Amino acid sequence: MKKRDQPDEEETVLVAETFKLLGDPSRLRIALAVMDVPVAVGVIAEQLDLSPSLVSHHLRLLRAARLVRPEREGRTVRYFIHDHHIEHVVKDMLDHIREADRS
Amino acid sequence: MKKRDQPDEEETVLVAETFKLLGDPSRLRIALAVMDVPVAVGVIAEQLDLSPSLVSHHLRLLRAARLVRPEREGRTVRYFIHDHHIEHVVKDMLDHIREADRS
DNA sequence: TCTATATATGAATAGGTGTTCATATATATA
DNA sequence: TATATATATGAACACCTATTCATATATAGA
Repeated sequence: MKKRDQPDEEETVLVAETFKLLGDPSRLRIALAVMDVPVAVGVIAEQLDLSPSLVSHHLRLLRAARLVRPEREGRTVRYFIHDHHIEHVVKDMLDHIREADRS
Repeated sequence: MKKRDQPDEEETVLVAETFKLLGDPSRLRIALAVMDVPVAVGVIAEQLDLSPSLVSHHLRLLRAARLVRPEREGRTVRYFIHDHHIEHVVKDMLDHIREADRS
């Protein structure tokens, strides 16, 4: 990354905060769960074996960072990934950890 | 991200752990500082106004996750970014937080 | 060897955070 | 209205972690 592309102080803090959100296994699983298609809170909770309360807490943080978006239909609220940057971020990181040591 | 590309349990935890490393502002700054060119521990500490001890602690974690690599020359040890995946991860995340709300 | 410099490491701690539980809000149906 | 279901939220707490400080190790030069 060239110097001119480097984030300033404010951006650095923002980027770190967003990384931190994906740094929790439960939240990362939630983000992964809504990557293809909108999924209701309760369904996420069932799929990941987490309490709806916990899922809701995490979704609030993910939503605040614009990592996911809600769409309401009646009583159910479905969340889905906010944009493709997030998909790329996760995919790149997955590539990294999958890469064997070629030192 | 298609289902077949999704990480399994073990990979998910690994990915989360690596995100967590970049989720700390100090560590993210360190990673950014060594992105273009190898930089000595003491120089990183000066540039970022952190104690050499703290930088060393963080570098140990980053090194363990293969986010950075050391190269020793005499008494000084220079660290540089391990591979390009990390650059992409950071760049994608930067693109995300720079994106204005187009909801 | 002794000294100086660069980096690394272990312990201790203050502050942060994921989770649970209880409760509240929102929507739908009767 | 009253009841049921789906989410959301606030408080409390146990656990974790970034930082500091003291100390150790490694290399270079005298």
